[in-house]
Amino acid sequence: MSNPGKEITIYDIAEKLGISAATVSRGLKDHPGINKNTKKKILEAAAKMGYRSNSMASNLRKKRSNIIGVIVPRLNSSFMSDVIAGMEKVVNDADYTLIISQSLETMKKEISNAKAMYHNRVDGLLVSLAYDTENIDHFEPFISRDIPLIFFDRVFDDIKCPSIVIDNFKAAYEATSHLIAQGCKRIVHIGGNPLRNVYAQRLGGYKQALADNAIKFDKDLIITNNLSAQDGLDAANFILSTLKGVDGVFAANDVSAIACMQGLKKQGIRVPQDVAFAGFNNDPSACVIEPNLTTINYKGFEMGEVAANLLINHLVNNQDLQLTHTMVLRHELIIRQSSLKKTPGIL
Amino acid sequence: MSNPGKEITIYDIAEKLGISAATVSRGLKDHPGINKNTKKKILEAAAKMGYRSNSMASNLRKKRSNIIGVIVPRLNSSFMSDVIAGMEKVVNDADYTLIISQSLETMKKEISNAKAMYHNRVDGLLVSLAYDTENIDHFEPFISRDIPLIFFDRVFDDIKCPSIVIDNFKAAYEATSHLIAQGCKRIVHIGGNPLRNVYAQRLGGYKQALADNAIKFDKDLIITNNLSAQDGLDAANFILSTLKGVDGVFAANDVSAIACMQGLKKQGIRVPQDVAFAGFNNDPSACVIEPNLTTINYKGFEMGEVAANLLINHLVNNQDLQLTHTMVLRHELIIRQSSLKKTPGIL
DNA sequence: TTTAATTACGCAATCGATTGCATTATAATT
DNA sequence: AATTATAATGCAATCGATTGCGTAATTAAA
Repeated sequence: MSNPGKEITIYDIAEKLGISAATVSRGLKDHPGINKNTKKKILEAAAKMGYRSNSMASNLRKKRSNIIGVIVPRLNSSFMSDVIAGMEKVVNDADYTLIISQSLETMKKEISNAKAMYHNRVDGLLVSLAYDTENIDHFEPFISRDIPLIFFDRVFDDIKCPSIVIDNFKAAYEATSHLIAQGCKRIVHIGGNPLRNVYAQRLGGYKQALADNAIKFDKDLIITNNLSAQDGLDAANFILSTLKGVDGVFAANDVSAIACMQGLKKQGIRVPQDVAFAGFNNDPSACVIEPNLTTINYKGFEMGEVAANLLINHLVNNQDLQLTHTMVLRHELIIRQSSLKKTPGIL
Repeated sequence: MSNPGKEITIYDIAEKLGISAATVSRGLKDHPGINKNTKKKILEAAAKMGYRSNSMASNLRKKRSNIIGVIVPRLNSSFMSDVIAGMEKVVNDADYTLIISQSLETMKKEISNAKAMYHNRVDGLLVSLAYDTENIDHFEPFISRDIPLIFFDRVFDDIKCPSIVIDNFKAAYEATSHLIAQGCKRIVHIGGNPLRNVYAQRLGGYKQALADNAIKFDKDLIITNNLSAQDGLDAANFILSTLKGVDGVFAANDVSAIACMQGLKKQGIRVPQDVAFAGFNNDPSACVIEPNLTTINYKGFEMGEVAANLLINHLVNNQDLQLTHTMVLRHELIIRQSSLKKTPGIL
């Protein structure tokens, strides 16, 4: 703390203590072969002199960056924010650093993000794919160099890369079954790009629920788009203008579900009496829209923790990644007013 | 691309080309004193051999990390996501890297984040303060070492640290004036911790609007809390049980405004006829609640860009930071149904 | 007391890029 | 042709921490 201009190094500490820099280095990291007293002296001197280790020097020598990269489509959801918080916790505890970037849902930016991560020499990468990412060639440099790459939520099926997901199929199955149990017979599904596992599987769960309830699948009831608010509104107009007898909507996210619901309501459709709704994600808005939206909830913090833990364990304890190919986390169907045709509920 | 295990260094390139590493280093960064042909050869060889520069070695030598730290309360808003996107753009273009962490609204975590940033040797820091941060002692190491520190949105007034903000006073003044113009005479203000500039100024703008319209300030109408959904609901109950004649609510964020509105509506209060509402932030939910919420909108992307640009210019062009103490960005009042007592609107 | 084992520490090379200064090659000038 | 600029490149130290190997000092075993 004395001279503000000068950075303290292990050599300064060594000199002050009359020992070698090697001993200081070892003492600082609690090396077993260093005397306890010496260690204490080193730690004290370091603290008093305001020493901070130089990670660049250390990383250069160790040939590791101690940095973990994260690429996500967007940060602007409580889900993603929770994911990041979960990752931060694990990563910080292991003395790693997180660098985060957003692909803003485009493959192009995802590619440039990946390139930046590569040149920043991240020790590992945690990725949730953009909406329109068609292949993972841009991650090839990581794979070929054995830089661990783990996908979460929006995953890509690759032998070398573990995935952390929820059971989207089952969740969609549950949501759809719930709508059916409420009496829906013609259920529209608003889905996203089937390139993304999450949307393909949600569509799959929807289909299976229909099949298990002897409802014939009608491909005209499948609306595929970008799941934006505008898309939800368009879906509402499409339902009104073109489709007949629709009595339920299961959307692959809440944003589109809510916009669609708003669109229908504006045209005098009653929810849930005329059309019941279920969404996906449990956005804050799900509790704002009237009636409140039935949706699928899943824990981002946990997903972030699990993904980061898997990576850290591999990096620190050299744990094999190939053993775990897919980890499936819990989800829950939250039933709210938007789907309750039969039981009005007490709220 | 040949030997996947071996990293290519400038020495490898130098050897292959029969020149010195110094020349390669200079050629790679377009040093003026290197022959064009040599440069081209170096660039080609680098590309062919799959060279990537080692930032740790470079940074060690240059005594800079090329990393910029960002500490925000939370990432889970479209505002913050935009801010980050704006920062990313500027920072990436300048070949810097962003490391982001969330304080989760607590000073405790903010302190530990700051410590981590300090030990990661960030070249500069962009900070939006946590809800309960009482002082900025934890940033003292940065200030005393002349590591540039810039606050945005939730700022702290310090001589050494520039701030990027919006005119919260004026925005609140506009929102409140609008409510008054709509006929409100007893307007509740739901505000946040006055420690934070944003909340103190929003309260100030509210007061000024009252004063300018000859409405006596009534401190009983000020509800101060954490602006959470629960707080909004509590505020609704407080308004119903304790206050009399309330005909308007101006909340310092949308979350509390929406929750409060929901609480009142559930008790049969009509919005905006009985009580008009205005919020702050323009959350997505503002367009979901019925009636849609009048609120203040401001551009996060721009704020991120401005903050990052200020920092980068200081770092790269050695531009003086002390010259700019505060930069004020634009905001806008978005008028929606929740406040329109007089003009029902066409929507 | 001598030898072997154990403990504590230092030496010096290494990681890869950068850069002040020196040197050589080439071009321009007288 | 000799001299002086100018351009292009190389030398070698440096940034700060790490670590394999060697050495000295202390303790235990023989």
